[in-house]
Amino acid sequence: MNMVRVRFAPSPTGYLHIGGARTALFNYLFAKHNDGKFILRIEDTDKDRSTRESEAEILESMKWLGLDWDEGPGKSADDSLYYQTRRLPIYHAHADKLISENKAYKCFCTKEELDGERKKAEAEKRAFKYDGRCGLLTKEEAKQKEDAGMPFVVRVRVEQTGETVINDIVRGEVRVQNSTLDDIIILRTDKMPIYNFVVVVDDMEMGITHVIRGEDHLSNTPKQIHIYKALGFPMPQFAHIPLILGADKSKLSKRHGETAVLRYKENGYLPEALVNYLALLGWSPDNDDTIFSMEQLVSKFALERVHKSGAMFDNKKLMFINGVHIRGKNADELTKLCVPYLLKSGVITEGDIKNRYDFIKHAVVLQQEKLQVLAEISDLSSYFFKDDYDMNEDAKKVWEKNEAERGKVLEIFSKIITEIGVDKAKVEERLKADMETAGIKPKVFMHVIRVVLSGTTMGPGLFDISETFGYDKCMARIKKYS
RNA sequence: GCCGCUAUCGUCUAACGGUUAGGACACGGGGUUCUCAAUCCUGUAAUAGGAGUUCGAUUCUCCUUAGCGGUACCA
Repeated sequence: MNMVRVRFAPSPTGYLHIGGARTALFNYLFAKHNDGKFILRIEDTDKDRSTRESEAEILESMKWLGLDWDEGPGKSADDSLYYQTRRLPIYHAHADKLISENKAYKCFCTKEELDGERKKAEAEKRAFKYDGRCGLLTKEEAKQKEDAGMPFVVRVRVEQTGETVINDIVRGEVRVQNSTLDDIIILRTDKMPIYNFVVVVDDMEMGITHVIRGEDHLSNTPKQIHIYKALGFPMPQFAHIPLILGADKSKLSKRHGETAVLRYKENGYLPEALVNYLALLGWSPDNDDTIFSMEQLVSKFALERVHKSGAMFDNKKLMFINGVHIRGKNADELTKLCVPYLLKSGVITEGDIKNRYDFIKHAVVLQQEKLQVLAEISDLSSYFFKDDYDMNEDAKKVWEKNEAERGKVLEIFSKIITEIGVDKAKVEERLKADMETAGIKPKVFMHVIRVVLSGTTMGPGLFDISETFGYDKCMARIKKYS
């Protein structure tokens, strides 16, 4: 088989969203699985909506996800090869060729005219289709109109008999009657080429072997096949992957909540977790595994195992998978990941990173098994860093409920750590023994000490907390309630 | 409206035409435990409806229904 070459071709009209990321991921996995190339191309022919900011965000998102491209912006001596607005002469040359071969023609119908006809057809409940009238113009008539300065678009003639068959790797054969298609516009009046045209020209010129994209492009495909044929290009393989859906089962979009990849980064999701989850939306492995690294996905991925129906985005499952990946981090990795969140929420300062790194690391690790998203670290561990907090409601209840014993509990606890320090095994052993002697039950003294040290009723093991705090911090907090 | 796609637990999904229809998330119960979490065990829960082909349909065919996508001089 020839070298596999696939591409992801976003238009820089907004941030990279979850659906686009999933399409990019499937392309990436397919390329890497087959030792092929993954190409990034910027489809910026919509010059009204395309922006550099969007483009930068898309590239940043892809890098963050680990979807690095082999060819594309920043990967060759000449980036302009990968921006469609810088490839205009190429499209114009192909369009001219089609016109000279009479496979395409200039159409002088105005947008207003056509819109009117479309509205009328709609009102009469008919399907609107351009009748191809300008294609019937003689050369002289067309020249006359052009010389008169009439603006025109260029359309490719579409055979009106027979059918077009798409051989789709995930959907099998999809058949469309040619009579439902009208002549395809490939150049606007301002000479900018249209998506259906550039995509074909670029995919051919870039040697794309497999076109993997969302199902929303399936109905464009017959048009593109006609353009391939008119141009005399070899056809790539198509694979239309199912859409990602929102809670109402329509295509995932902004109104369903966060869809920007970078927002997931900000909210504390790990790129490997997002990749893992996204891979499972529409694709499934040949066994029951659910947790995968990128490397494992690359080795297992196959288009043949891509599902046909749309998949609803389930944040709960993403959170679960994120939690699994967080638990897989070592102490330093996790600390490095959490620090930005602690900083942002003001729980720690830049100075703390230098002066108290080990303390931060201990605090973070104690929350590791509980973290679903990194952003939760601040709320969970703020009492490790802030001394001026109040007991929360549940903690107050514990405090009040144990009014009779609490004084004694704190007295014994402070006596012990004063005598033997805060080593967790030693403190636990000694505390349990002394409390038994004093006739105080574990549930009571544990809970009391916990609320005094942390101000809350939940958290890591009590002796982990006291050991991490150290003697001074423990005593300071006990004093506050004595 | 027209064209196309799709249809298995609430969700993501598995199942050469023969399975007690499997797994995961979520949810419920229990074990462990100083709390929460993690972890282990465990429970509830699905083949849209109707014909046909077949000894036998989740699986193949057709119809219906529903949902989605497209229907731009957007991509």
